[in-house]
Amino acid sequence: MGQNDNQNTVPAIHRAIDVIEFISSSQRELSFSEIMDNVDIPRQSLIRILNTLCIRGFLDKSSQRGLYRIGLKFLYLGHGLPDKFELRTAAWKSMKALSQKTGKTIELSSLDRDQLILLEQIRGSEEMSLYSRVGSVIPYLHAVSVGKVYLALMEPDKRRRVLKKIGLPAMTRHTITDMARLEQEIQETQARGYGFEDQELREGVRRVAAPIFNSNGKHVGCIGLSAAVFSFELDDLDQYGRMVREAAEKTSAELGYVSNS
Amino acid sequence: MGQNDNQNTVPAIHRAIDVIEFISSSQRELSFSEIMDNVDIPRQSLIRILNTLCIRGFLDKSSQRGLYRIGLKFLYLGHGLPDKFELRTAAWKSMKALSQKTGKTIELSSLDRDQLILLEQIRGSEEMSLYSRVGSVIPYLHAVSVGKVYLALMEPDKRRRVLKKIGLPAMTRHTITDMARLEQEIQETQARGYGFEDQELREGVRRVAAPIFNSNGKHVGCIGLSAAVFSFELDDLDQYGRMVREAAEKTSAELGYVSNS
DNA sequence: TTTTCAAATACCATATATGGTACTTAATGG
DNA sequence: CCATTAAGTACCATATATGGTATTTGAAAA
Repeated sequence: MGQNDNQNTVPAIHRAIDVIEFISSSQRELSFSEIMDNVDIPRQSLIRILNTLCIRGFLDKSSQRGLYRIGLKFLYLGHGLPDKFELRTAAWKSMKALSQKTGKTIELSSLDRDQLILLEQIRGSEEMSLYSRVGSVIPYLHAVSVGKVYLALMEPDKRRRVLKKIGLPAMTRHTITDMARLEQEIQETQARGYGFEDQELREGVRRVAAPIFNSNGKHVGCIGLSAAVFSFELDDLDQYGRMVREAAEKTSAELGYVSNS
Repeated sequence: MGQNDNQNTVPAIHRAIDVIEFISSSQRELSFSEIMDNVDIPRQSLIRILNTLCIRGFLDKSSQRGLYRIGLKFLYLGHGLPDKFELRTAAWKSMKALSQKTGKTIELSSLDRDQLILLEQIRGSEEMSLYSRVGSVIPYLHAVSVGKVYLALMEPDKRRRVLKKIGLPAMTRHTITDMARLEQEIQETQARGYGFEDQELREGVRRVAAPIFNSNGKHVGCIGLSAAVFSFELDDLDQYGRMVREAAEKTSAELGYVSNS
């Protein structure tokens, strides 16, 4: 909190965003003093900030003298994402088809600011708690099928930069934490044309993902399929891999991509 | 734009939100001067605001000297919605079941700041263009099944206030624009226990919706079903109405509601 | 009822963010 | 190539948002 480094910014906006992000991170409603204790803003100013954000719908207050929470405006504003939306439209048909064919959870993800972000999702039959939410982000490229695809298609120096920034932290006991092992995995991903993840992010979940390219040949996203281990045997890997690759290729075609291999 | 009425607010934040909302409303990427021409903010200050918002991920810039668009952060922040999320969790199973039984589009909506907001959606087989996006808001309570349910369960004076604010504008040639007719419709809704809308918001689309109550007996949302006219005949109305009512009742039970009728 | 505490308001001198002007950079087109 | 335009930077006097202190309100407990 507090990147007041740059001169060409507005302190008041930084503070407002600090407040928003703190409330969001807490995942529940917060009292005024809880917020006060966790952001470095004087009482009077904080009151003004909270007021402003409430008036504009960026925060909600449960009652007159109540608790603060993130406003529904954020759901609403989460739309005006023009180019990512194009991707969503293009991918929709293939995702739906894949969902009907497999009954599994199908996801559309993209890379933004070196993090994976979930853009769209068609849920399978797993229980609610297993799902990520649309819009959620994951910085651990090394632990996710989608991330491996991104790593596999990245410029080597960008790959090094990204991997250096987050390292290879273990999310489960299956996470790849050895760089040589990861290099090998990346090569396999390149060879197969799809990425695979075996309980490396979450215990009990397997995932495959394949890349989508736009008309300029740029890698703009991935279509992924995920399922619990008991409904996604290792024997199914090739089959599901082929399927997500097909779905992703169809989406690429939709975007005007022509393979030049 | 520009509710600088209240004293206890931060002007800089108001401006930042003006910028965000303008960019969002345009539904595409905007150049600096396009933004300049449409918000009442001096050049220098606007630059600072855009900078700050970009640094914090609330806006994205396509390149160094590029176009501005809404940042993906909004997708991400659209989650920290604690209590609405509880509703989503509670409704999930019933919605899924309803979706499988009918193949239609199932939606979870709520009322926020006198507008209907779409919280969750399980899509049917209609084409992409027909769908609303999660988070989208509709102020026209009189033209939507969900809105009619809300009107039917509202305190009469709140109902009057809300209806007075927006009036009864016609969205299609089927929209109810006569108050007496609407009163009657509201009574029917109360009697049936579900709301119905026949192409009143969008030509060619029919919808039904039933209310969800929480443990305090408060009306907190609706489960709705929508479909194109050719797959939702008027003869099906009773059947679908019963189905959404069942789904909504199950969800209410999930939330700890006990009917005291 | 009164007490207590959190939350919000009021006031105002001062620190500070603002927004003119002028300048630099980068991309476009002739 | 130079000319033109849009985007961004630098500077600094001044208007203005800020954040102390003191006060008021409201809700819940005693």
